[in-house]
Amino acid sequence: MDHRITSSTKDEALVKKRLNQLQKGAVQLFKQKGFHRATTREIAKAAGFSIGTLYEYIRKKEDVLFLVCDAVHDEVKTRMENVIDRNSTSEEALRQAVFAYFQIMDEMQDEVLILYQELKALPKEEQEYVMQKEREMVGILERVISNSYANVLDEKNVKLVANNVYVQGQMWGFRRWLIQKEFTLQEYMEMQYQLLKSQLAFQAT
Amino acid sequence: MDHRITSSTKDEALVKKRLNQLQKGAVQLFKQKGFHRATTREIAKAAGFSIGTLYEYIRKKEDVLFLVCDAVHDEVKTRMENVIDRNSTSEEALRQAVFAYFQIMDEMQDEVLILYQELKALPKEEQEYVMQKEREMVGILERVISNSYANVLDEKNVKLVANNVYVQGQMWGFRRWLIQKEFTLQEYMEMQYQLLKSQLAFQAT
Amino acid sequence: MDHRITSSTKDEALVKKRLNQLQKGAVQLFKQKGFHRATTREIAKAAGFSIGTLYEYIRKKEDVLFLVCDAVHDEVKTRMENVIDRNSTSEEALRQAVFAYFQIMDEMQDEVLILYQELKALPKEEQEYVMQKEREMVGILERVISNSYANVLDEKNVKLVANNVYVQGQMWGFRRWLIQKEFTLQEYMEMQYQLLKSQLAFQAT
Amino acid sequence: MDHRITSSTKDEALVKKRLNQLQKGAVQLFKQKGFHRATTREIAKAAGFSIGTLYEYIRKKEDVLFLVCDAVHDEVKTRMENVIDRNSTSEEALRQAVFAYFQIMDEMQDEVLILYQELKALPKEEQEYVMQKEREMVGILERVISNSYANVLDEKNVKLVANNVYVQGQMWGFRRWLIQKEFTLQEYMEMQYQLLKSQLAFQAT
DNA sequence: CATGAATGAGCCTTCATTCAT
DNA sequence: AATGAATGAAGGCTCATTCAT
Repeated sequence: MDHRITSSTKDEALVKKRLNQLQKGAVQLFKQKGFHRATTREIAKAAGFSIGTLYEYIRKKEDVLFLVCDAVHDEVKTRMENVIDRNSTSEEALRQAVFAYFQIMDEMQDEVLILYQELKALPKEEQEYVMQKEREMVGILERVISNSYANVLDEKNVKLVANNVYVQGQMWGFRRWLIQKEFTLQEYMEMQYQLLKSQLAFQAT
Repeated sequence: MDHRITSSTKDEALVKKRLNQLQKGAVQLFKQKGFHRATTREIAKAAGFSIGTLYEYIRKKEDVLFLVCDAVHDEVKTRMENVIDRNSTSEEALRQAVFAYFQIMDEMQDEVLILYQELKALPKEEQEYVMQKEREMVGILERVISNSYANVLDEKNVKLVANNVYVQGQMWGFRRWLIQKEFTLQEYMEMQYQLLKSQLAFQAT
Repeated sequence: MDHRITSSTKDEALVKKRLNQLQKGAVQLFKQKGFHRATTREIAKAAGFSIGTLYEYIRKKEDVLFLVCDAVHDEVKTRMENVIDRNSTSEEALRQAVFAYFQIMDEMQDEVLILYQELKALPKEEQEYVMQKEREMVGILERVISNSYANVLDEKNVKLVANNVYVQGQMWGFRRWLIQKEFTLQEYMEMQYQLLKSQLAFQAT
Repeated sequence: MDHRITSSTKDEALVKKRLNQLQKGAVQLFKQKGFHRATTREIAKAAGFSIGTLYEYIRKKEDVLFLVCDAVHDEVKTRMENVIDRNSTSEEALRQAVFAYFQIMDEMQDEVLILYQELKALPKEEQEYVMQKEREMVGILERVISNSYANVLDEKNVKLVANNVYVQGQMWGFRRWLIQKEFTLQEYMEMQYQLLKSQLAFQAT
């Protein structure tokens, strides 16, 4: 699943299976207690095997966090790519992408929360790696926006707007205690999209 | 400084002074290591006194975090209120407020980072308290926006826009590894403000 | 050994063995320093394992004390029951029981001392449990006395006499600094028994 | 109050007053929490002055315990001596003394409990001192018994009986959870006295 | 004399990690 | 490959004692 985690095991298929169990279990656990409060014993249990076995597949507790972060990003990215029509330049394509993104962020609230709050618990190098994944995600949004409004916005503005949208998606889950008390998901998506359009429309004038 | 932290000591002035030392030291420390990795002994040292003395002024390690969160909010709020002209309804007032806010967020990047990442380490009740402070902060922005564009935006849109601006301010520091590589603060402020205006302008049409 | 102490470990045999080591070591240690002055590290060492291992078998330091109290009572009780002839109603049976009891108290002086002095260090619930065991012990003596002199003493007197004997046995160890300087064990046993008999004899007249 | 506790203070009257406050407060406190669980701060507070002042009159926490033990013994002794008619040799005198002793033990249950349970917390030397006081107390009982039944019991028997009575008195409070559930004080006194008399009477035959 | 703020040694407990089976 | 018992470093917190005011 990732070269960064070296296990002594060789059987590729098994390793994959175990790491998958691990990541699945860990996400559930981290949702409840966060990374710091979860013990390695609990992680092993959540994954369905023993401490001893856990350490056959990871070297440090942090590796589990990395695994989770990585998996979350991968899932978000995969889902986004399935939805986006790269060739379309229509406004409708933008709408679709943005709504899809918000939808995904809604469904993966807890996972995103983990990612946000525990990132700094990773070693520098792995933080870099995760950040890179974030950049890619923003990049996807940039492309969509740019495809739809290429002639309206300069590159820098696209970057900023994409970043704003990206953050707005995350905040839906991250600041749920505030936002989700004021808006339904439908409202939030719709209104943010209208604001987005108004930005683009205005610049076009 | 806050009634939640009961110290056994009585001398109000001294308590204030010590809690201030503590908060100042803790912010510096948490910037480097985060709350979890910082030991109580390190916190005490950073504050300039011994463990024993530390526990004369707090009851649990978490109290230090709370102290920091509280102080950060207070400072942001105070600064904002000094800058905002509550009576003015001009567009210029909005610009001033937004720029001031971004400026403050820039100066207090590290503090805000701590606040964001460690909030969930607080006990539920104190999380509530901190969230309430966030709501107040957003409320300030709401008022400014609403004052300037009362007739343009409905209440709900004001809420959303205010929240967006608030988050954008925090993200300047929180996602610095991305944003600050693409924009200078001036650019960021200016561009975000232009986007904001375009939203408002468009709605007005 | 006791359901009250839940260890995370599963292997029953090992748990039994470890708890036994623990109890044995703890008694030796508590004899020297008492419960309060003994550190958990010292307890672990005395038991022959590390701190970490200690806490695989107990949850709180108090648990060790409880373990010891429980074991002491169990041993005293078992020994007594092995000696007592439940069917005999002869005076000889009483003599045998009383002497056996004093003998046991002599051999287990230190353990009894611990039990006496540290009982109140236990949480209320466990104090209750230990007290119940004491009641049972006194109950055994009651039965022996009552068997031998049923027609002589009313129930209440039996209770009182049994309690007196019980306490006299404990005091042999507990007040050794006084009693053992004045009497040999043989003397003490013999004389106390004579006094006991005289009480019973007199009531019978 | 006692030469063992050296205070830097000179004013004899004040010292006496302070030590008295201290002892009075400490007894109340120890009754509730025991010696170990009581902090020096709490002791100072209970005595009505500050920590700093506390340490003007004692050198170690243990000194407070010693003070208390000493005071308890003194009070018991004084009370006993007020009651006992040293010259009387009648049986009535014995009855009076024993009843008085039980009565005192009833009234001073908590104090005696402290004394019993915390003795071993004292340094060896002071333990000795307290034990000496116990010996004196037993001595008083010996004398009373011996006065009444001099010609009946040999010296050793008197010692034993006196010790038994002494212990029975303490146990009224110490094992209250058992004894006081079965007997009223009146019953206990009366019955123990009857048993005592039966011992003496029997020996006399 | 009295005060109480400051100190830091030391305690209990947790938990990531290892390793023999 | 899997297990889980064992380990001990490290952390949070308490509290007896001191000392400057």
